[in-house]
Amino acid sequence: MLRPRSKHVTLVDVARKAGFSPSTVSIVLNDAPLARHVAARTKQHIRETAKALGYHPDASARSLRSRRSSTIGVLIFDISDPFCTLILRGIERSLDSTGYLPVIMDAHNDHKQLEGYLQLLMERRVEGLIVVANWLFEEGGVFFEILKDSFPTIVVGRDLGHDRIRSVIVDNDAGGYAALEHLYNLGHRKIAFVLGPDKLSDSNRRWAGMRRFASEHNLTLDPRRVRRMDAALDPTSGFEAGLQLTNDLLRSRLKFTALVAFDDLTALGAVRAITQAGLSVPADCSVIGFDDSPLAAFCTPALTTVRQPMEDMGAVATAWVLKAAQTGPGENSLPPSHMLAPVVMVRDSTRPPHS
Amino acid sequence: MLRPRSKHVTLVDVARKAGFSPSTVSIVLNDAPLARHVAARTKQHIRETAKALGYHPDASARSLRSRRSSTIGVLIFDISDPFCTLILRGIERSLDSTGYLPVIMDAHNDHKQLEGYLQLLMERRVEGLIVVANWLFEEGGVFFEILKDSFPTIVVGRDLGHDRIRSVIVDNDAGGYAALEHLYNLGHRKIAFVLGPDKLSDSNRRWAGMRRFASEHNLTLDPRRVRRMDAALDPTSGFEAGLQLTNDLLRSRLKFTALVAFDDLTALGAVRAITQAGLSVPADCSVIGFDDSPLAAFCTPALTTVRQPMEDMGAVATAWVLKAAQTGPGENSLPPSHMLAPVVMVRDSTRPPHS
DNA sequence: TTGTAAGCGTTATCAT
DNA sequence: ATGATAACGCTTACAA
Repeated sequence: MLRPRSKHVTLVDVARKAGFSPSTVSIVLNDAPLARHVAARTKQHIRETAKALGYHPDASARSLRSRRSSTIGVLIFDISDPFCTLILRGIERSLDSTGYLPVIMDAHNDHKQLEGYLQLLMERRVEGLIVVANWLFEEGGVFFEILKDSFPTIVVGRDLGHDRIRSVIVDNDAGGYAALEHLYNLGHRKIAFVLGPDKLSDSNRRWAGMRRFASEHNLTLDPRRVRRMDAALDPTSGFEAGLQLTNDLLRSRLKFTALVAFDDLTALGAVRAITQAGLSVPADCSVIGFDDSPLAAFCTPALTTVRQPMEDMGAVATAWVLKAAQTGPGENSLPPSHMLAPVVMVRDSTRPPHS
Repeated sequence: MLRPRSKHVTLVDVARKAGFSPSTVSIVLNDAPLARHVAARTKQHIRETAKALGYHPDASARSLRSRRSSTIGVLIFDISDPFCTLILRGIERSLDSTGYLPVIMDAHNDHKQLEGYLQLLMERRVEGLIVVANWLFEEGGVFFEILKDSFPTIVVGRDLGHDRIRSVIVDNDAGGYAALEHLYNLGHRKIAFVLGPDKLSDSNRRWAGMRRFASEHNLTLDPRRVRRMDAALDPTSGFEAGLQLTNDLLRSRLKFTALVAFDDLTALGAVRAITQAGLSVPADCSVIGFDDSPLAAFCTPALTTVRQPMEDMGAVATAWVLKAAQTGPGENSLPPSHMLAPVVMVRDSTRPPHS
């Protein structure tokens, strides 16, 4: 019943076997500053016996005594969402060489349990917090509690439109601009839009970027060709919405030669609708998505999309948190959101309209 | 520089404030057996002051003293692989109510660093280990070391074809059988195959299942319509392989009305090849995949595929590890692999051949 | 019904 | 160049 930790070799065991004191062993095994004054032979010997005995330091004990957990909490909103997952990979990669370990907590898109997860992270004494949010994440008040302790926290992936929370996001405005520019340059003029939910600032910024492009190029964006999806809590609702709203657009009998979707899943819904209507992508209608999720490259036709540099976003967030964790709480000078540039990935779902 | 843990409220703080001893506080806050003999008022009072002070127990200290980390190590081979990710979700869900926390370690498809990650997990004193392997995972010798300590370990996702390692997998043979059966029942007789790498026992078992079906139904499997992909280390190589090998098949001018792919990514490669050849799926050629990865449902045409119950697999693995962790090391009676039944998800990429 | 004290495996501050 | 010793925050016999 009692699964004794005593199965494990401890530092004291090593010390006894090697014939030195625990302190010396600790110092040697950690390459602590004081290790410079330890005889080379001793070091050698200690290292060998440690390995021979199969010694592995106990993380809890170490963390307890040293008052540093060497961990960064990562609160992720849906581990089965490739968007979150790619950011996560960026985080892991940047953490890899630092000696810090990510402690990953998956909220399963459940906003209610948020506080609970946050608590678990705090109990683990993580030294910083990265929140990886997808578009389903609605802002909660919980983070303010943390912020008031000036705990190093950063949100990555979602534009919360909140100036007290540091975040790393893609430049949504530029992305919207670029998407429309791509279609415009191909020669499209009658363009339909399936936008994200009303309150979603990501969606609004993208739309703003598109309107900016339009007004700069005297392109009229006919409101009758614009659809907006409802706020949703289901991860796959984007597909359904894309499908339905595109059907709606199609039924309206208003001609369009291209469609801009809120994101890739929405775009795939649109492709489905167009195809089911007996039309073809891109021959009859071009479609462009947003994100460059892994889906985009592998479907046929491969989806043209505006890429969010998710790994980079993860890396930037990590760099900031690490710095903040090491600098101390004083230094939290609340800079504005960090925005990374999107890139249009031109693939097979867009082409010039046939005359 | 020294980010003192002393920011945190400790149990002693609570005890002082409440006017009780640390032990009483501990007992109350943990609802330990002895708490039954503590005056209700006292409990109430202690709980309140704890909350008022914002007390959160230190996980390290607790784990150190109690000799139980209440964590299960999860070694995952590629966090950006939806296959791994869905299994992971199953694990998380089953762990959720148990008080155990998963400690997730991503190996990034890098077999060399495996040992290092394993060590980190051990240093954290995880009480059990779940290895989530995708098909890129090649068996290493490392696990035997762990096994000889009879540490509760289980592999989920990949059939390692090794009888000393417990594993939870889909019934690949049954899956292969079902895939072919589906096509056969639709009326297909000239069927092409893009199999997985030679050494991969997952692939071999599926193929065995297909041959079993064929021989039971007097269906000849023409070897000229069979292609086999090379072993690969790149996560997306399945797509490329599917694309190339299907092109090859197409060039051979041997007629086939349906194609069985090793997995979904391979299938999508096949769809791409067929489409690029000016043919259409499923009108000219049906395609069936394996896995039911998230891609399958959202591409157009939606992919018919043999579903692996990945969440269930995660759940089964978790249940076993938990039991083993609590039972103690004696009980590891090396049962055979646990196999879950696959399900054919019929969607739009398969239909009867046109006469 | 509650308090005392020991110790989990480390690291850090002194001594020597 | 190395060793004693005291914490870190918590749980748990055992005492009272």
